[in-house]
Amino acid sequence: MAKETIAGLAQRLGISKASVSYALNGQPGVSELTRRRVLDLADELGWYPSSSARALSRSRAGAVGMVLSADPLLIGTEPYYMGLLTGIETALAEGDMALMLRMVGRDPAQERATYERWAGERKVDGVILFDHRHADPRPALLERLRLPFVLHGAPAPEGVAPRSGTTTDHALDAATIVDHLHQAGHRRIAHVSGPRSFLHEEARIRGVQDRAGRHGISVVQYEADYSLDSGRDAALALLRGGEGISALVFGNDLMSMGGLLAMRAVGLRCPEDVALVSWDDSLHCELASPSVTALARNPGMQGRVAAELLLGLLDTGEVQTARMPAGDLVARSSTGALP
Amino acid sequence: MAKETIAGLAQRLGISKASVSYALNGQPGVSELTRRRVLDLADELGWYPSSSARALSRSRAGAVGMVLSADPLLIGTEPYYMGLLTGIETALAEGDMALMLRMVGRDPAQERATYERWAGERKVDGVILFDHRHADPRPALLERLRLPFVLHGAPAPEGVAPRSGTTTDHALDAATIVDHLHQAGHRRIAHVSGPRSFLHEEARIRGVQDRAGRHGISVVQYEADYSLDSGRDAALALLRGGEGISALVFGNDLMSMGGLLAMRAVGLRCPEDVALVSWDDSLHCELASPSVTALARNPGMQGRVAAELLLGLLDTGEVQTARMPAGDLVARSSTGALP
DNA sequence: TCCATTACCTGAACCGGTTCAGTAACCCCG
DNA sequence: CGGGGTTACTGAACCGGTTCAGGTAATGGA
Repeated sequence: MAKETIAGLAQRLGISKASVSYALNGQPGVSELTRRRVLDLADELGWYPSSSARALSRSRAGAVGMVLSADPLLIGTEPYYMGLLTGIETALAEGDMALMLRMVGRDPAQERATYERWAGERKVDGVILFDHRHADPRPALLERLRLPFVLHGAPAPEGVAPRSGTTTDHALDAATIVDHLHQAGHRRIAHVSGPRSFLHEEARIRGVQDRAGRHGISVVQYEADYSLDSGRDAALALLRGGEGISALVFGNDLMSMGGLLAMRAVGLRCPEDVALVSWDDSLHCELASPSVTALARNPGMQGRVAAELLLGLLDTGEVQTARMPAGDLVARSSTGALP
Repeated sequence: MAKETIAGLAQRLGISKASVSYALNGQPGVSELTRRRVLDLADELGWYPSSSARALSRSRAGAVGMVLSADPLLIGTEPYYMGLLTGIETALAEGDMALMLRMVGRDPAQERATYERWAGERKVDGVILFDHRHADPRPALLERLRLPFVLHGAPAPEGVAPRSGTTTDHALDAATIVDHLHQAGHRRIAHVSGPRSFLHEEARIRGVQDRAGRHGISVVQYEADYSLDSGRDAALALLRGGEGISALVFGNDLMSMGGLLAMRAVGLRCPEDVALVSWDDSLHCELASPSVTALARNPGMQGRVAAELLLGLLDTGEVQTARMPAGDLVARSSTGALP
């Protein structure tokens, strides 16, 4: 079983390399009979065309890259990423694209270096970006490098050249959460967000502020960093402040868990003393006691859509955006929704 | 900035392609001066050699593949995988190898097809395997495909041709857990394992049995499937059985959480009525109430070692095995270790 | 002084596909 | 029956690197 090549197949069948290639790729130029013979032989031999040879002659890598640039610790514990990844990979596989994964720390230079290398080596055909920041250097970098990309989960851009990507209506999600708290009778709440440098956090903050204002609810904004500890610290600061806050909204599930720990530490009961909502659902929310009311966002589906947008962009060059459906509020004990 | 090639560089410098190639790859055959000029120019242009061209002529893909074949749901919630992945990726990146990720369901045919394709297309130079099963078809398949691989986390094989991989002394870990429960005074315990088709579960079961026997502790073995629900069902069955079990050992953190839910459901307190140990640490164990005593295994480091073994295998063809350090028992409330 | 090394460099073949331009055979139709 | 069009196929160039087999020129030893 010496490694076969397309020349080998051609020789066995007594036809030219070109015909084999056409037959394999479903292109015109060969008769149905020849095509069948080629496909059957390839099948019989268990032969696949060399991906690097193909990549070289097609000038297409057949792979999509993704850089995870969060803290390793956060990546491993944040179920949202894994869900996203699963969705992305599934969609890519269906489009016959491989997923190349790279993990770097919070160091932007490394992420930048990775893109430069990927582009220079033509190792990936495109990349998926998320956690869009204010004045994010990545889109400009990628455009300079001519590396196609989609932007996942950013708020809909205003007055900017359109880019491929998924957009989320964070104001709508904010309204869902605030309305839920309003119905439960809360008049003063705190919103513990992730870093404000993220566009989506900015949008969420505005959304919460707006909706709360409409209900006559006052909001204390607090900036944290998505980690468990930062959530705990935030809760401690807010609840000790004696500001009469009766509900906390956390930007992700980890911080929500931190919030629960803080409440336990200072002897406040949930939901009786302070209610809690997580802006991301996960097993943590389900398992915590009390279980935590959360906005479920279906990361798997979002990843799938993002990947499909990228495939479309690579295939046809068509720039499109997809609006993600609104999150579903899963009411649990932490807002008194369940006994 | 039309895309540069090695021929372009050569022309600019007035030398041959061959010289440029030698200079770039640190090979003899060029003077130091020429080498510097080449490297400087490449740097200045931000040029990198095309990975597919390189892969084609070197017959080496420059990538390592990994198939995650668990339930999507389980993958996303099982922190062990993510930790492993992070470690693997980090080590691979240091060795200038890319990580190709593929997620398939529990369908073995898909995993098999992925390997066949990867091997045929020469898309990856090697793969990392884990969750070794009894009569696992994968090693034989990969050997037939001539695709190098390392086996992660299996028990040390007996009387089999040695293969590259990491081995874990599950008996030792079992002893750590059983000893801990023995010290706490338990005389009758249950061990809820993952599927027995996994070699490591078999080894764990034997390990628990042996060590318990030495202490005069009796063990009820129960086979589950790593899912939250299966953990819950196991606990319900075992605790309702009225067999006088005073401690439960679960094969992973998810099942442990299921166990806690079950105890809550039937009104048993932990650790007063039944103690609990998880054979895998994670944030879940830390956050649960009560917090769960767990055997921490440092998946990140394990992934790193596995990847390094594979790099060594690809580089020098050297088959080696690395024994993983014993797990650390993190004592928490679920065994009464903390107030 | 002369021959054998050695250091540096080059042309060309090669890796395994894709694709273009060209050819031969065939078909249809006026 | 002849000419335009289609179909099936082929040889060769090409993608962008690596590597081998030489070819000079400089160095060193006898």
